[in-house]
Amino acid sequence: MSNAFQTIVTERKCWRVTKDKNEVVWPPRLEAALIEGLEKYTPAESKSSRALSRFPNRNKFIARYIYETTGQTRTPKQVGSRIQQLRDTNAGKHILKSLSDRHLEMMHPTRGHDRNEGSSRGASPISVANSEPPSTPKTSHVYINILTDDTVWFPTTPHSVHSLRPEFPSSAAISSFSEARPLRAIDPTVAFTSGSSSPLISSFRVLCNERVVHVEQTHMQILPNAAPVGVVHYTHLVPQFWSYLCSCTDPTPYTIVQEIMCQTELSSSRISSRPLMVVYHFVNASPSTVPIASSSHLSPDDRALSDISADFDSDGDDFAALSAFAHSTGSGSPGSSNFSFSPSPSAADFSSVPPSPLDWTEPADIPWQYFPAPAAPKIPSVDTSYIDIFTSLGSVGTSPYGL
DNA sequence: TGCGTACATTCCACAGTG
DNA sequence: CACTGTGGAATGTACGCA
Repeated sequence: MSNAFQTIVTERKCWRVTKDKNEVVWPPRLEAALIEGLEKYTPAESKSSRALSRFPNRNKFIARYIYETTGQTRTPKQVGSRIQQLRDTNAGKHILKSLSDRHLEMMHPTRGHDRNEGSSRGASPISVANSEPPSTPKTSHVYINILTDDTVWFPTTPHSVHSLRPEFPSSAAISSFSEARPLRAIDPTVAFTSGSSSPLISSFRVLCNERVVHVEQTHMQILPNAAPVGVVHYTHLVPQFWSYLCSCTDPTPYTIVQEIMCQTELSSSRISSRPLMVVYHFVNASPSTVPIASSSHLSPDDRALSDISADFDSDGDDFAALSAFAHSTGSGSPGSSNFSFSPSPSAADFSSVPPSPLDWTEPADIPWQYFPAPAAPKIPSVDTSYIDIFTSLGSVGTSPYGL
């Protein structure tokens, strides 16, 4: 999903609920379906010049699309009303402008754009709306080993379960590993270093079986006095959703997608740099699924992963490349002493009143337990029982952590 | 009580059709 | 040309908050 969608959702100040059913009218899931519908909608050809500014049957199409993808019924009139609201936001304007441009393109296919109509999300009008040329995020994958059965985990265990994932394509930059532990015992703080102190925005999507179930955005904080490692930007992984993940008996179907970009670009709605994308996967490393005999015992120095590159040019700033590694803070990592979890104050900026619709719309088969972001950690012990995943955004080959 | 926000409803202009 | 269906702008309403 696009940054525009995330912006739309995170900028919402409240969530209305229907009177009869007491459910949120436009939860992120439906919002996502609406925007997807907008993406997929292709206007019928028309000879009318007026039709260039109108989208025949669009709302109807979207209403049907929402029903087909979510099972929820929204009338075309509701869709139109919601789109009217979206037009009042910058992100919504970009979405609708891109749709309008595409419409124009169809009627006058002389502009020479190379459109891959309907081929993939990456080619969607949304993803190219703010970027010229389209900036495909460089994607890194981080695999987090977790134990789904608490009883087999002891906080003091020195063992690491090393599960490199060789199967994914080399272009998708990273494998990762961590000591396996219950999710609740993991500090979800992620940190990145760069040579610039430009404010960064971190946009999160949580996917479950390829469906977006949660989105949120955080302002990345800067760790003071981080020299000589550069400027350390850090944030909490999905602060509004982490507690829920921790309460899941099996979080492995969930994937967290983090996109990082400069705040200045986001606010100007013009993305000139290549955003950085990190995908966090949860891997069940319970003894039943990963034999303990296959575990590796690694020294901290062994844990550096191969570099991955992700251009992050920002007006000449020295965001250049990304290298990443994961480490156990019990092993004397560079940031461990300063990096015990401290909830990002920005999380509160995005809490909605009434609370997030995710409170309301979780599938009934998953017991939803919502905790406000600052109350998230249920970390038994800081020194040995959590993982920090440091990802360096430093210059190429100059990672402060010696990668 | 006034204001801001999200959402619903109303009204109007237009395209398509018979 | 009347009718119908539609999108979109304008307006109304409910709600929370200061």
